[in-house]
Amino acid sequence: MGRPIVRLKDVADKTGFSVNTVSLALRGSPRIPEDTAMRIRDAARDLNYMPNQVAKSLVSRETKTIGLVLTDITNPALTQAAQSIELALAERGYSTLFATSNNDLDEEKRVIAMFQSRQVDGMLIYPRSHRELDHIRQLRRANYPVVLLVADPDAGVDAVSVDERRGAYRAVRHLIDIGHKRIGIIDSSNPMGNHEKRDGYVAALTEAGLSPDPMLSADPQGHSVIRGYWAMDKLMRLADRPSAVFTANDSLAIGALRWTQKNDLRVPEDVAIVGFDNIEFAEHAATPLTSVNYEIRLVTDLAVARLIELIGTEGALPEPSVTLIDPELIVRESTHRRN
Amino acid sequence: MGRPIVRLKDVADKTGFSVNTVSLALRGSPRIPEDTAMRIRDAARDLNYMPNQVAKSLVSRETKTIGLVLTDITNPALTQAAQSIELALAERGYSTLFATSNNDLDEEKRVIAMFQSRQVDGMLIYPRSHRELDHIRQLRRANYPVVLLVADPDAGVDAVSVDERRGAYRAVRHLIDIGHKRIGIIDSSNPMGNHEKRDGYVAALTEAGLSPDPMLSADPQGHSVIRGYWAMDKLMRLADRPSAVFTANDSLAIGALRWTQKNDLRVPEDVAIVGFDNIEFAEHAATPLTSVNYEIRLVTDLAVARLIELIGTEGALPEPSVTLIDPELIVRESTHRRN
DNA sequence: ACGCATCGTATTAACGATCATACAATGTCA
DNA sequence: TGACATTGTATGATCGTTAATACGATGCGT
Repeated sequence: MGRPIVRLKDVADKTGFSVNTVSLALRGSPRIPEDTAMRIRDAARDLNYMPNQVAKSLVSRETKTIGLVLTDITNPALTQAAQSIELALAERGYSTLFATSNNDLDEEKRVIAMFQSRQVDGMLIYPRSHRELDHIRQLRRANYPVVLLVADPDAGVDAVSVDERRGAYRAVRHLIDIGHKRIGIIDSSNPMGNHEKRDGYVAALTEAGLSPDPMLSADPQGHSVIRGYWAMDKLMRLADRPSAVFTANDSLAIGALRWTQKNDLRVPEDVAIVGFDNIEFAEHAATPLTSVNYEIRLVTDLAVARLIELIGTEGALPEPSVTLIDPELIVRESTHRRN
Repeated sequence: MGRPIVRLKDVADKTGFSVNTVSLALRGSPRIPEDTAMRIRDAARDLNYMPNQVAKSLVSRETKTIGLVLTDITNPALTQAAQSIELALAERGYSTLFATSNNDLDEEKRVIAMFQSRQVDGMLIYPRSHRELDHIRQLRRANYPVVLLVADPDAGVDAVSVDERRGAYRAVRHLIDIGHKRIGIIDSSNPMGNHEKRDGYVAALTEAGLSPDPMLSADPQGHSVIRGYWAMDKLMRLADRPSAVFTANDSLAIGALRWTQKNDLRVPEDVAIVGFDNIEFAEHAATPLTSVNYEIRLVTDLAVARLIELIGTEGALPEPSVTLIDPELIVRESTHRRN
């Protein structure tokens, strides 16, 4: 609240030079002779001068800040992403403003507008929904650099993402390959939302001539361990219960695993479990979890690189490009061959 | 990069009023009659006008932005903190700039300077070291609002923190109470650093007439599961190994637990384990973990409240206040009474 | 019908920096 | 010695907004 600030003017007054000379000197202009520059630098250091980025941004019309919109940072996969995004941006001289949408579309819109108002040079967004992207497409149409971190190949917006559909396909295909026929899925089933994983699940089943059973689908309504526990409970109480379960992320899988422990079922003998994201806890779970793995650094580095590229383009933005990273399946003890 | 922006001037040109009238109208000044205001608002909406916060900040001398400095956001306890801090700040109209120091002091200094340069209204900091705080004290002396999130009671800077010393004391005291005498500790032993937990451990042992054995101390050099695993390995390979282990956080504890599984030891029969922070995975670990629990929301809410208070004070800042939140121990299966 | 509020809007000067340009004081060359 | 560069520094405009002040046009009371 209006704390005193050392400005160029103060350095100018102290040295007797003009504001402009001081500015040039501190930025190392060759037009300023070395001894003048030195006197100015000394004075600046004495006064503890720090350039005011706000003023700088006003004239340069760039803030060297990007906005990161997350749905929920406590999701371990997003935490990792946030960490490596911040790092990649910092390396390139950008700061990160972050905000969470809490999976609420209006909140997401509010946050985006707020970032615009703050003149961020670009945004990285985990949208709540992979489908309702009008507000983001509109941004892009206004020539605003945006890169999504979950992709719909024809979103009409730049995106870099792990190929969730393919990851889910690989996971379920693996379960089929080792002999499972009744395979459950724990994934949120937001109809407006994000059905890549579900699509991959259905594709693998269909390809194998199995038909997806709606009873084998549980919506955890969240991504935490406890949600996974209760979703597993729902599936396993069925008369004709699944012999394997695919979960949309590792926290859910750990919840499912926990359910088997409490109910004295063996994994993978009684039920196999596959997770997604391969977080550290997956490898070190009570039964090490088979999980869909991908290099999150790769995703974020590509996304940041693309964003910086967009920020650097003069005039109209190039056609949006969507990059999908192909994940791999890490097979651990929580699944293995049957019969 | 210099993308076209709608300014007050554009709205002014479109409506025929002056920039100032438009500014007043959009801010709902009573000096502007309703129908003028309406025409201006309509034009602003048509043009999709958004106030430029950068320009606003320059004149108001506040950015409504705070800087959050974390050591490492992948530490689950810090992730939670980041989430609830962002929320609390957003509720009060502040945005969050975040950066990680990666546990490097120079990096921490750089980040703080950068935030100052960006004119953040205040900072919330998890310092790398609870002792080397000169650069932060200096900030405060310059009347800059800062609140630390780990506390040394006489840090000379405002702070709100869980009482780590007391938490560790409670944990170790519990182990002693249930009959343990050889109690190991897995905690980083940075001599310049943060020995609150170690102090609590030593205090509990000493109080019980036990003397801390340096051999029973392992430095995990990090906070991840795998670090806990190897630290546990070191402790358990001792001829005279511990019957219980206190770990500085739950990830380490889960790593330790994992070690016992791989080596066919039972928890708590062969070795008891206590964690810290009570993250969700602790409750749902292979053996549910006893852990030191505290309301992270309480810590962050108090810290944010204090920071806002400091930002709001005119003139010199009040005396620094340090608030320690008293944690509780949640006892689960990973520890129980011996003999 | 005059003086004086009141009302609605405009003008000007900040905020702290950068950029383009101006302008002295030198130095260089024919 | 006069014309012309070169060098070092200063001046003024600008970025988009707000705040303080100015000012013309009404309305009102007497």
